[in-house]
Amino acid sequence: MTVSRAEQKERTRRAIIDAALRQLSADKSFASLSLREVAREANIAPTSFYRHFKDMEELGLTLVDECGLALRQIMRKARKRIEKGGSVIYTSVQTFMEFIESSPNIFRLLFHERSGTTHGLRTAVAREIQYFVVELTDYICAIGYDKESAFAQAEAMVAVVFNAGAESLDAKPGQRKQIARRAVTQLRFIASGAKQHRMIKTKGVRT
Amino acid sequence: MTVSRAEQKERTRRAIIDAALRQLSADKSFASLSLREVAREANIAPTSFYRHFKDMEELGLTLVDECGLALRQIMRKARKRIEKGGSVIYTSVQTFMEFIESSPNIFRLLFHERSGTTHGLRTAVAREIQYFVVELTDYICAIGYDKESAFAQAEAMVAVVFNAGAESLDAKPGQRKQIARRAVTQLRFIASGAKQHRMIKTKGVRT
DNA sequence: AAATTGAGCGTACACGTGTACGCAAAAAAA
DNA sequence: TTTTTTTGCGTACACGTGTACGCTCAATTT
Repeated sequence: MTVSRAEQKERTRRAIIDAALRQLSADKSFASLSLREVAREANIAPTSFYRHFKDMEELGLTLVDECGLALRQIMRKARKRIEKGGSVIYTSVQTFMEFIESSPNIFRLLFHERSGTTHGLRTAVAREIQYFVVELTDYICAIGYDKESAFAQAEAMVAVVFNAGAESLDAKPGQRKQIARRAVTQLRFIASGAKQHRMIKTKGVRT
Repeated sequence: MTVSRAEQKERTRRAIIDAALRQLSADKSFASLSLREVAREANIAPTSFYRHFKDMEELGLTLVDECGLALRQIMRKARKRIEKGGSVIYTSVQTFMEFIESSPNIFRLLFHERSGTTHGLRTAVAREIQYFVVELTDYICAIGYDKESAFAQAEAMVAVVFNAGAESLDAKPGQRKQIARRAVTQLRFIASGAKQHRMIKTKGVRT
């Protein structure tokens, strides 16, 4: 029953990360998390924390990375669902909302630290969201939009979806369906608005 | 040089509020503000704080009220500008962006506490934003949309504008114009998308 | 087998926090 | 004038915080 050093170290590191994630909630943001609290939850001495992270910010960056990864995986899942047939917009919103319902704290972390108090975290979150936007931009470009309006479209869509997600967090479960439906409507607005603008630009009506 | 009690009390109250607002910045959210810090800045003893507010949350609610008020005043200003001629969308975005540039901390407070850690503040902010959305909804209804799609439209627009505002906060001054322009584009997408949906519903093409 | 490395712990410290309590002094009420 | 009310202050306390420092002890290297 001997474990290698590297393995043990990785375990503890994970314990810290998981402890932090476990403590996040509607009433406890990452910013209001203390090193000692995290260490306690992870069953290590406060000072042992330093063996793994320089300070809380470094842990925060790690968390944002993980959460961003989770988000990207979700979108991959959405894409697979779409390939199997189904409205792009509806399926995407649906998948996203499921994600938020199943792990609200991950979304909370990203959403809250986006306007957070430490510059490092803020830009890290911004980067994660940019991945999102860029991916969507590429997709829209592939459908035949110029880059600029594709980006505008993608950004607006992400803003709307995130907004719906945030609403969903504090909403009673009964309202969630309605929020999702509204988000779909809003995305359709954006999509057909953009389409119309493209039509105007190319000075022809095309399907 | 005698001041009435009520007057003096009001002065101190304002001193506290202003002190709190003064301390808000990119690196200091309301949540990371301590009672003692605020009291220090307001030149009163920590314990005197309690003569005016039950606790920090009550101060927070007051701040949110004030900031919401400021926001609504801005929109009134925008409406006046519009009456004097000018694109609704462009003028609104422009006014909003000016507001953010001139008092970023007020916007930051609303934006950050929207996803904040205390339920009271969160709902207070949500209410302020709802005012915004509802006003816009009414306006859109008056142009001839049904309530539901008007609301969806308004909400999406506010989401997009707030998103642009948030971007603007961390952007270099040179990028701000571009962000504003993009926001205008995005709002136009939403507007013409919604219009098109209405046209489909009424089964006729109308201007 | 001996030496080195490194994760983890316990102690200790200085510091900032919220707030309970009682007192001063001046305005307001009697 | 006397009494009451109320703003504000100072002291005091218990508590949670980040982190410096030195130790142990087992995995790893020599």
